[in-house]
Amino acid sequence: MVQSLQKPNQTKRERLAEREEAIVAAAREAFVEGGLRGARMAQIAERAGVAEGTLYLYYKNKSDLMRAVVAQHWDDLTRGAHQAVEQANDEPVAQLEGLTRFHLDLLITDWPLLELSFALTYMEGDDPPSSYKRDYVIVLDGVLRRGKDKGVFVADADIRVLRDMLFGTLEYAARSALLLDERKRQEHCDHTLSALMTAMLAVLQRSGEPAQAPDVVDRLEAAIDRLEAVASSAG
Amino acid sequence: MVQSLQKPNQTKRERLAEREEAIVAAAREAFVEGGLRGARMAQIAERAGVAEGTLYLYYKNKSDLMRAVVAQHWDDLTRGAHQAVEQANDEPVAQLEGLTRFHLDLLITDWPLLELSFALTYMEGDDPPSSYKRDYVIVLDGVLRRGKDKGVFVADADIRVLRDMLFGTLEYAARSALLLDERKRQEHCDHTLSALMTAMLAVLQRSGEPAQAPDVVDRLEAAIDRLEAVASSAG
DNA sequence: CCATCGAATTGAGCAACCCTCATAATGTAT
DNA sequence: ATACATTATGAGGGTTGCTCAATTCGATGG
Repeated sequence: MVQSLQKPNQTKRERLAEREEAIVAAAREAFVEGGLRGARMAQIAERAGVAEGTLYLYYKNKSDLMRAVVAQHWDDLTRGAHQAVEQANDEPVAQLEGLTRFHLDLLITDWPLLELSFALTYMEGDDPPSSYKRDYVIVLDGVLRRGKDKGVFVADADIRVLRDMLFGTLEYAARSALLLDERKRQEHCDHTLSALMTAMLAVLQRSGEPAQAPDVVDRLEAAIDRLEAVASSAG
Repeated sequence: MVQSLQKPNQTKRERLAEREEAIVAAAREAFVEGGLRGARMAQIAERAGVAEGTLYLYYKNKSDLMRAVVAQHWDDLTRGAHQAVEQANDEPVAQLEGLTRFHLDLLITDWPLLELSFALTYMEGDDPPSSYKRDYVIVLDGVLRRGKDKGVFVADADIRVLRDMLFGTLEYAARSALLLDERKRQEHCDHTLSALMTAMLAVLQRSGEPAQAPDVVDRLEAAIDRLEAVASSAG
């Protein structure tokens, strides 16, 4: 017996979307509780109020269903990341710090879900900058590009390297943090953020030379260029 | 029928050790080919020349067997890491660079096996600085500690943070590198190593000062913002 | 050399689980 | 009301990790 009669004033498309959302929600719960292996398709079906076979009309297998859960979550997060960047108005260093802080907080609060994403990477061989995560990562690219355009960051800094540094460091840092008790965790996060900013700025602001005095002159000149541009457009 | 008759001149203990090694070797092959999920216990048993039930006399389940494979590999690597450090005689910065280069090379050449280690972390919830990896990670701790003792590194640098930075960055960098073709890969590794050294030294050699002191550029930019506001309101 | 006994090994079978597919229910158009 | 296409069902197939009663091995002592 097919379960639910169609509610009134509901198009066919809406009903299917609603059912799909129920499936994804049930899957999210189950995967968070038990991981890719621990979750049971039968349980997901039951929680979604659907027969087991129905799951396979929407997703071709278990991994694919988990991919959907993870993709949806990255979409939500991407919006948050954009917001964190926009909050720091047009100041690249502040934007970078905002994004970094946002990402670390995220890793810690949403760890169980993000762990699923990492599991997909290692179990199913999904590329990590793949589909779901890609839009999220692009937020960083934008911050760095704008920083370069403004002359605050050196032009020859390798974006890919910075990306690995930021996301790699923070993923490990989050795992370390989660092993600590509540009190020490905050301290560890603060240390991580401050060290990571120091580290990234060292690369972003004088990548050419080895440990020397910060190249104030170049940055000053860049600022002057902008000043002159404003002045001439005002004249 | 129990398979192999005991070879001459072989004690019971030796025979068991040999059999265990055969099992681990077979398991390593199978896991590298198919991952935790793709590998089949039946296939491992066959390759090891042993009945399926015998596997469970040595390891209590599939995950446990994979743990043994991974642990053995980390042991080998730890020796290599020590060697890489000792090669740079007593110069902390050079030691750090040696270890960093060694680890990145390792990640790239041994990726399939190390991927198994990461999979265990995400599928079985093993702590990443757990058992097998711990001895390896300690090599870095030694380098940093000696650097501090010699006064080359500032004393208040947080070792945990540096650890996350080094291993996190390199893991992500290795994955990025593996997506590139042979030619670009070398370039990417060079960039990564140089950037990471710059970054870590920035933290290790002057962590005392506030991360980014309000300097001339910041004040200039603040002035520019005010100017821009004036200019736009005048236009 | 034989008998004995604990340790080691075997592999058929069990239980769990993902996924398929023949069948049924439902919504829609004529 | 009838016919058709779409969507849903859930019992069953096939695979796999793991168990355990039965069997074999090998050291020891008489």
